[in-house]
Amino acid sequence: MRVLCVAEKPSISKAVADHLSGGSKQMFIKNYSFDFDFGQPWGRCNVTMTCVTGHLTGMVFPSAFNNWAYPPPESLFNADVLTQVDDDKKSIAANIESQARSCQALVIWTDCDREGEHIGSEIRAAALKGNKNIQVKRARFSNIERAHVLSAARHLVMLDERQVHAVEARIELDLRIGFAFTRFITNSLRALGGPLEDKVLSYGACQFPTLGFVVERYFRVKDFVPETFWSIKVRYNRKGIDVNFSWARSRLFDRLSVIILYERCLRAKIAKVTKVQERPTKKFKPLPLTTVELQKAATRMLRMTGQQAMNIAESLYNKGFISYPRTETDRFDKGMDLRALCAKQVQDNRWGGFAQGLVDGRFSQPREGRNDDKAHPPIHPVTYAAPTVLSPDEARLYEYVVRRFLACCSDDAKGLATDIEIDYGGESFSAHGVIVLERNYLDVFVYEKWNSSAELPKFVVGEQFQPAEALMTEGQTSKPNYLTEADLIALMDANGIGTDATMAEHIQKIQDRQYVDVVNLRGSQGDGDDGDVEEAPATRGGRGGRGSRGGRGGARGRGGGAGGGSGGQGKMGKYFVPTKLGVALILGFDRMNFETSLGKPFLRREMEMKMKAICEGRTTKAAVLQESIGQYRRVFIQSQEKVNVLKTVGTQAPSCSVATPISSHPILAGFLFANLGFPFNDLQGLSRVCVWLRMFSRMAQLVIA
DNA sequence: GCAAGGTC
Repeated sequence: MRVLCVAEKPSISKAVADHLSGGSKQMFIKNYSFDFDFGQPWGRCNVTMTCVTGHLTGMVFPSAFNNWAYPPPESLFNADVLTQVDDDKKSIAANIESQARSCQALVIWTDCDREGEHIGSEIRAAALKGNKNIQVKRARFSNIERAHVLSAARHLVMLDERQVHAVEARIELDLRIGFAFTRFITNSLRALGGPLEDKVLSYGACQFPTLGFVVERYFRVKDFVPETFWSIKVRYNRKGIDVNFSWARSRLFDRLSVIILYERCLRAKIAKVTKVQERPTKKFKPLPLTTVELQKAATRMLRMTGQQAMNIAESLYNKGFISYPRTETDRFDKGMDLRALCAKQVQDNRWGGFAQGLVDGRFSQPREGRNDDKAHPPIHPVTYAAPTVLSPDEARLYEYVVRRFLACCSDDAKGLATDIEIDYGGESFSAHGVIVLERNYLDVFVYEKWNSSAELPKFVVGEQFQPAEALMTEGQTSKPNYLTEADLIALMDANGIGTDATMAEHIQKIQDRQYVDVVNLRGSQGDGDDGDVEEAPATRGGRGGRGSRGGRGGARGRGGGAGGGSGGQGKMGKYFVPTKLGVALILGFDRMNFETSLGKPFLRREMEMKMKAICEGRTTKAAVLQESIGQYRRVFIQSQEKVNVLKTVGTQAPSCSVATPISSHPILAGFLFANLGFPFNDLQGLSRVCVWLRMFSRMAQLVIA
């Protein structure tokens, strides 16, 4: 019997062939050939192992729909669609087709995720073209350890049609919606004339929500109103050591209340120690590295963009230095020999000594995160790369991957935390101190800091003392920062916008389209810690509630420096700021569609839910397509009607009320012409501006205000 | 000239 095996990418094809063939394979251009015993019922077979490179096919509209104006864009919602092999994949499909002719069975070895299942169906279609009687099976595997691969080969399963259907639905919806709205907004803009005439304004289910995040933050910064708050600080000096106690209430936004409480403290004169506690504390080592975390780290510590980081990681992967860089998995498979991977790093003169320590017995099993994409392990170094064989950027990224990996295989950092609480005039104050006892992973993971705070003098519960001073301080909440790329990636990740492989592309896209600019600014606060869970954060001690980060989900904007609150000492960095065009697009769509807001991440989540429902058999592809296409078509028609009505008004009455309000608002007119570049003194142009003006009326309000 | 998803 002859069997054809097809993997999703060359690396998997090679790895599986390595294991199944026991090392004695003959290699052709892309097809490995060997014998393997699959067990019942096939027994020993002659195997050809090959691969595709991702999806084989793409979905397109018939060429009759190539014109952007006719048939009109809305016809794309129910136009025929064709699935065809991409031009650059023709030879790969032909290879599978011809191999299938001489095989009785096909085994699909694509990644075990939804897209992988769909790629499997594409492979099946190609094979059936060559041999319509070929048996089709799928190998279920989640890593390429030898035993696991052998077991997968002997326990073949069927393709999961539901997952295939779910992806087919996604592809079709993305195509119809993306093309229809892109043509619609581009055509509408073109009708206005002006310098944006030859530009494409694209709509995509991922790029728009990404833009939406940037715009939303922009308004949070812009609309921010600082609030004044007051706090109380207590200082005491014992044996030459200054101890600063911070208020348990942190701060209040009512001055009179604080004055009253402050006066009570002053009247009390004497403070009493209510609690003295020393306890062990830890700073947790990092989780195994995912793509999202790699990109966040690269943008934060290595001054790269997510896109650059991915390109560099791709190149390190192709040279065999690191594992597959597109993964959502943050837990290592139990069977992996991680010690052996540590041993490969011993020869380095920067972290070799640390690696040696791990090999010699300090190795500790990595923490396990909650994510497993069932397709790839966390990103880790697979072999040693001397700096001389890498470009400078490759070397920096490789160093991060290695240090992160060694940190994962090390022990948590350990310390001793001291908490002292006092009662002063009925108010509670506390001082915290940390002494780092064992640095462990921190010795190799130079990207994180954990330092001992100033040592606290000894206190005893019940003792009383008179504070050196008690101060009432005043401060102001400070603006949130604009989004950094790391923030944006985190938001996309949390909202399911894009995938590990595509997030950086969407971010690039909204820059290419000139929806956003990346500008160098000084943030109002420094970057926060790595955002990991940790007991007794070291950053708490003694700094009197300096600024909470404006970032994480739904941020309060409650940052700000207590006492003084200059807020100008954040570090320089790149921030995402929407262009006028980007703001106009998001506000325009928000205003036009009451039922469904295209700029919000909600729609993408909904699509994700629907795909899940298809996978679980709760609904079907046909039902999802019908429902979603209908929903988007309604939004489309609504938007179009609005634009059309306004257009008509504009052209029928070019010289009356339409133009006057604009010229009576010189600031507004100047703004529009300067920023969107509409012809200034052309009445016809002005009336056309009105179309957009009304559409983006909220933007107008902002300008007038 | 348009999307998002694989991967090179």
